[in-house]
Amino acid sequence: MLSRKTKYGLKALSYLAKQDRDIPVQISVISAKENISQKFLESILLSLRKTGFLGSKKGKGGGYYLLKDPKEITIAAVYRVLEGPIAMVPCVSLNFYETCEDCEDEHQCSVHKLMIQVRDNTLSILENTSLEEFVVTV
Amino acid sequence: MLSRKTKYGLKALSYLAKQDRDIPVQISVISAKENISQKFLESILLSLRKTGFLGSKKGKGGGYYLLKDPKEITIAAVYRVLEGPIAMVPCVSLNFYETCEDCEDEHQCSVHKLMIQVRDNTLSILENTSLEEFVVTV
DNA sequence: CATATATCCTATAGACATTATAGAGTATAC
DNA sequence: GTATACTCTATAATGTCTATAGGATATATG
Repeated sequence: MLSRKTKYGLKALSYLAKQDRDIPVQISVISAKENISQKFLESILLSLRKTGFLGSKKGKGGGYYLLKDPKEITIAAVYRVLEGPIAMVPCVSLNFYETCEDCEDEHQCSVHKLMIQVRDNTLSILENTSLEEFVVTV
Repeated sequence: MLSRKTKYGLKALSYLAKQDRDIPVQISVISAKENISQKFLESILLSLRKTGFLGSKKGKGGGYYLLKDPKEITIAAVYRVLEGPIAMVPCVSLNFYETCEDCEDEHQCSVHKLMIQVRDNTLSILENTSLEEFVVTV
């Protein structure tokens, strides 16, 4: 399940991608347009800034703006920052790998094997969808 | 992320699929072989019994056994019982659908659209993998 | 310089789900 | 009738997610 944090983060990035990158957008505006608690969104945008997706400007006329071209931002990258591992089990994660306590040999594990398949499929979607493609509405 | 409950449940079913269906296997045996807390496994097997995957027998020589042919059991069905929705957002779930509070029109939502893709891909794996295929080790 | 604006940052409350255990009850084999 | 093994409900322990509070800091403007 996708956390609200990730969902809100994606929606905010999506909103920013539709705006002129030269004009900062205030948290309150995104919060109102996307129906997201302002304080919660504040912390989400902050972490997107710290991880290099967003720039910010303080004071009047301030706000947030995309640092990169939406073409250059993959949903996978955003997902990993806000949600964490894309894999469903840590023993199959590329970026957040951990061994399982219960498995003696993970290569003998059926769950492991299946979850590699799921990971690869999900990854192929998230890695190959840029923010630009993401924002295109039906 | 896959919960331990689901992971343990899949491993237990996998273990049972390798055994003779006529001979019940005790919780303690599966628990020991798969390194799972016995009491926790107890509750997992109980719910797999109540949902029609397993049969059980009490008393000496008792235990759990598969009710169906491993060919007839899909991982998707097990997943839905133990984990819940396969979809990453409720608004995209086939079996556990819920509307989002923050979306006015979910068909205009980028997250919705993307998560349908992810769901369909994951689904195609989980629906098309039977317990029989699942147990085959490398 | 003073003021309003808007982000920055840390801490924490509140709610909820997950994981695990306890312990008494029930059916069965021998 | 005794040991065995599942049944069932309750609950403890832990952790995570969501959200808010409140003061600090930087900037635009006149």
